[in-house]
Amino acid sequence: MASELNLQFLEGVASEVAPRLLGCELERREGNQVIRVKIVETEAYDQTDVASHSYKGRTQRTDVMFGPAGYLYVYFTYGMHYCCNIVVGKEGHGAAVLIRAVEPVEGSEIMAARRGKSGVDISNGPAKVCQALAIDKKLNGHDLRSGVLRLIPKPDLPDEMIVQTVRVGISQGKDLPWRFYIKSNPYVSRPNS
DNA sequence: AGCGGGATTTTCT
DNA sequence: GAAAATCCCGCTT
Repeated sequence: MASELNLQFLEGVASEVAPRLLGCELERREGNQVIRVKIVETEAYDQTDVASHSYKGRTQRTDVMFGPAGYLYVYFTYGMHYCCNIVVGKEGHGAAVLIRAVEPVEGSEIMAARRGKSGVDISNGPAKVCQALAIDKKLNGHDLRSGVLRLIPKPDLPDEMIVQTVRVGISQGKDLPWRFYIKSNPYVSRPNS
């Protein structure tokens, strides 16, 4: 019950929710295995933003983005990668926050085995995060309050620990400073930008 | 350390 | 038919 109330902050606008997700944790359960990670890098996407999948309106692909906050939006890209977002904002408004990088807290050996990599390469990029946490299309629309993947809210980080900059890998909307990451965290995908 | 290209398929024009 | 919210490998400095 309390866990439903404390995801309330997700209903704000994407560019304000994105920095508040830094430091929050995700817990992934598969059978008796538990993986827990800390979110260290995010990007905001909103329907008023030309770079967002929701910009062109509600389609079959973006339907979850227009639903209520607290659900997972998973999309497939570049013919081989999944990326995951946390849906934010009010129902009917298409917005989400892309999880670009996470730091392993528990179960890092499971993540490393699934990635075939070690160190920061386990999860320092959006598609790497999905592979490490075994997130694919089946989890699109998943409720993050329960089940095999949960969002665990944490107190806001102090401003001086947060770096704000422009987003990565887009060709339009480049100037919006809607990328946020934890300062000096080794898992950030591109520290020098 | 940095650049360039290939992989591979969903989605919308 | 082309672009895509990316990653990895191999080649060159």
